[in-house]
Amino acid sequence: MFALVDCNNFYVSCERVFNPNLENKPVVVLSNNDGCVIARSNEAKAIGFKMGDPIFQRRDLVIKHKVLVFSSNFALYGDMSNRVMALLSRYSPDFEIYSIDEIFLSYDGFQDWNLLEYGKKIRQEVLQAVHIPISVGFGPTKTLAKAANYFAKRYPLYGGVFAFNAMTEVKDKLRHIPVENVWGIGRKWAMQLNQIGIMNAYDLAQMDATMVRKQFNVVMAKTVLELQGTPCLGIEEVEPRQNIMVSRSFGQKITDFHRLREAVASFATSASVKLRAQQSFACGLMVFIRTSPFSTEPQYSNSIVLKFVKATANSMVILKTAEQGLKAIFRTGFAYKKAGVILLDTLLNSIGQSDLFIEDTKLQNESLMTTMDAINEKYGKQTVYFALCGIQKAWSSRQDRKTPRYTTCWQELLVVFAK
DNA sequence: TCTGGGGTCCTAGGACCC
DNA sequence: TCTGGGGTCCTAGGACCC
Repeated sequence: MFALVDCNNFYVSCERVFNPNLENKPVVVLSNNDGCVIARSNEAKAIGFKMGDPIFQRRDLVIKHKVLVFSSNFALYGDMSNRVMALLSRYSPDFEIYSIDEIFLSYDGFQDWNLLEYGKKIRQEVLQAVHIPISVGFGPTKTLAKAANYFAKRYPLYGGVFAFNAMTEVKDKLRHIPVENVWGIGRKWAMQLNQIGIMNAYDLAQMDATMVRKQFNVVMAKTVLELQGTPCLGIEEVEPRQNIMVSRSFGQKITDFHRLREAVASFATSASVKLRAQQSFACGLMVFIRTSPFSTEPQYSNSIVLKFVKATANSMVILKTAEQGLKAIFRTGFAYKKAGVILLDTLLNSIGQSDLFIEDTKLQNESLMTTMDAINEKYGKQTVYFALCGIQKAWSSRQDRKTPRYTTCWQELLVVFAK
């Protein structure tokens, strides 16, 4: 058996932990640059807010229903996620943290347990310790655990926990899950499936996996088998990232090369910090820049891939290479809205192969990098940085409605006044 | 005026080998 | 008029996830 535990409306729930006034009210959290809706309370869902709605298009709804709108506060959400995961991972030796708000737990041989009681206990403990509401779904495969969670989350009568104990119970229930809500079936596949009469999870489960393999692909074939109760996916180890991307939309458009360079340098620096945090080296990087695709102004978008002479985790090499890439693709006369840096093909530092004829730069500046990382870790992200990153940050994203970093910053602790 | 930021995997097709 | 059969590796693009 697998359990899928997932946090309800996670970002909204995090905001509610520190501001109980938000309970029972419509609340939404926005993407970076205060652009789109990326989390909604149940009340906001009921009013009609959709995932990914540009908020400026829903201003009428916001005013009419007094919706509470927040910028995203990833320092807070990340820390709250760590707390939830630390608790949940104690419930099984075999777990997989699948996303910021989801974890799979494996329960070999637990079919005969009273899973509902067990799930409720998990729920109660997380609620009490971290104040985050969760939903728990049990099933004999990961895909069915996901499907069980679909019911746990949507129907209050289940009390946040739903279990597929035996395959006999599964069939009937699957009819109630539209095929596009099956884990692994997105919009494009759903449209194609609908056209051949496959409307819900039950229909999909009736298909022949070999046929699906031929007609679609191996991923969907696995989904079909999993819905039929044959496990194809197991608990997976968390691997280091193969690619590390840092990109942002800008608060205002940038036309000036030097400002764009500051943005790209900042992204390259952040990516380097992440790279070292997972103890890897990158073989190359990609830089991209683009104007706003929604603008009527002249459009331009371009990217370039550059390989390092030798795999590196040295910020200075990465910064210089990113700058070189930017110079190659930058064109004057455009109003840039977004840029990004992707570190490519990372290797664990134990692996990288030496080159007889090239000086080993892999560890060059290692102590400088380690020291910078340590200072920024201890005193805050921008305590020391490269001058190339600039000090004005003309490119900064908009974040007009951000709550304090309650749990990760001493200056932003919640203050409680006693009467 | 204002439209996110991260990731992964699979497949088809081209270049190349003998 | 007629032009093989078998492989590998790499990359871009498209699908998916949160």
